Amino acid sequence: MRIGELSKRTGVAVPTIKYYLREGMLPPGERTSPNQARYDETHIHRLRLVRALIDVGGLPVAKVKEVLTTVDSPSGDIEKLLGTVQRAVFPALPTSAEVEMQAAAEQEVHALLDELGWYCRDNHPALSVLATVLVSAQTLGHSGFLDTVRRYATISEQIGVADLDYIADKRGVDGMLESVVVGTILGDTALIALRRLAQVAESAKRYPDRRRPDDPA
Amino acid sequence: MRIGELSKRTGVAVPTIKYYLREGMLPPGERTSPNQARYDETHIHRLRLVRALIDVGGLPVAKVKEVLTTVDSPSGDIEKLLGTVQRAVFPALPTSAEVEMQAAAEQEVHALLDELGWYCRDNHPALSVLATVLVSAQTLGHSGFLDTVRRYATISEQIGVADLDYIADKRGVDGMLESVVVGTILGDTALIALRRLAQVAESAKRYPDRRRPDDPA
DNA sequence: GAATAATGGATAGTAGTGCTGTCTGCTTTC
DNA sequence: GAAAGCAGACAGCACTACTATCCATTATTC
Repeated sequence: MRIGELSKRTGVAVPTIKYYLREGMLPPGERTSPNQARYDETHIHRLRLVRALIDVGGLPVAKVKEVLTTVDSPSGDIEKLLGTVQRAVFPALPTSAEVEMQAAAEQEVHALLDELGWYCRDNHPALSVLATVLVSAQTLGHSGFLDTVRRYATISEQIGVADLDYIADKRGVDGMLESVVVGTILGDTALIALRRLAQVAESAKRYPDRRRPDDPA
Repeated sequence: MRIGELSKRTGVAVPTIKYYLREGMLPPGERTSPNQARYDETHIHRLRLVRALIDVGGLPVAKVKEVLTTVDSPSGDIEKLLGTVQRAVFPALPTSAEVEMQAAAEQEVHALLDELGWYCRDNHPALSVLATVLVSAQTLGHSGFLDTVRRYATISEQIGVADLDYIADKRGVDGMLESVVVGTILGDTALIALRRLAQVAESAKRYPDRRRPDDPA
C-alpha cells in the first residue's frame, strides 16, 4: 500500500507518518522507483505501536525511538530489553537537591529491597527515583509515606509475578520483545487507572454517604 | 523572608518563583510596602509541593494549578478532592479512533468492575483510559493482556486499601487534603518505580544466569 | 546619605517538543 | 494527457515551562 492508505488505516496524518519515517521510528517502505515506496502490514503494526506508546503510554518521541531501537536489535536478551524499556519511562531522574537526604533515602530503599529479598543492580534508575519520591514526601512533612511505600512494595511483588507471567507466555523472541514493551508501558497506564478505580471503590465502601472520614455522624 | 531567600531555601530560581506567583500557584506574599512583599514558611512548603508535583509527579503546570485550586478550596469533601486529583493525572483521554472497539472495551471494564464489586460512577476518566489501553493492546494483537489487567485489578484492590488507610491516618482536613495529593501523585511514581524493581527481581529469580526464558539449557 | 543591591511587576524572548504546511519534481491513475 | 498522489527537503507553528530584560522603587551597606 502507499502512504495515503497507511494513513487512512491507522488514522495517523500523512505528514506525521513522514515525520516518523524521518525520525527512524518507522522503517522506510520498499522502493518501487527512485521516489516511490510501498508499505505493508508490518508498517501498520509499527505505526500502531508508536501511537500506543505516545498516546496511551505517554512516552515522548525520543523515548519511543530508544525503545524501538532496542526492540529491533537482534538480541533476545530479555533483561537487557527490560532495562531499556524501564529506563525509557523515567524522565531523567531529577535527583533532589539535598544530596544527604537523597543518599539516606537510597539507603532506606536498599534496606527495603534487602528485606524483601529483591535482587537489584545498584544503579537501577527506579532506585533513585523511589529515593527521590521519599525525599520529596519527607520535605513535605509526609514522612509517614514510607510505610505506605513498604505496603506498596509487598503488593508490587505480585505485579512483578503477573508481568513476568505475561512475558513468559509468549512464543518466540519477537513476541516476547513486544510483550515486554506493551506490558510495561501500557501496563503502567492500566495500573494507574486501576489504582484510581480501586481508590474510588474503597472510598465508597468506607464512606458510603459522601461524608468525609472525620465526620462519622 | 524576601524572594531571594525563598529561592535559596527551595532551590527554585527567582524568575521561576515570579512565574508561579503570576500563575497563581503560589499565593502572593504579605505586602510591606506598595512594591515589596514578605514570604513565610507556608510559601516554602507550597513551593516544595509545586516542585514535587512537577518534578516527581510529572504533572504539567496547568494540572498543578487545578489541583492546588481544589486543595485551597474550603471544602472538606474527600471524594471531590480525590476526583479532582484523579482527573489531573490523566492526559485528556485520547479515546481511540475505533468507536466500536472502545465501547466494547468499556463494557468489558464495566463487567470487570461488577465482578469485583467496585462502585464507580459511569463517567470516571480512569474507566475510559483503561478501555483505551485494552483497545490499544487488542489492535496490537495482545488480546491476552486483558487477563493481566484482571490480575492487576485484584492486586489494585490492596493498593486502594493502603491509599485510603494513608489518608484516614491524617488528623484534620488540611492534612488529609494534602495527603490525598501527595499520596496520589507521588504514589503513582513510587508504584511505577516499585513495579520496575519487582520486575527485575522476579526476572532474576526466574532466569538466574542472564539466560532468556526460552533458552533453559 | 550616597552608592550598591535587591525587589515587584510588566513584557518579551527562548529552548524544546511534536507535529503541520508548502514546495518541487516525479509517478500513478484515470 | 490531465488530475491526483507521492517522496523528500525545509520552513513554520502551537504549546509548555521557563528565563531575561527593563524600570521604578525599596533595602542595605559603607
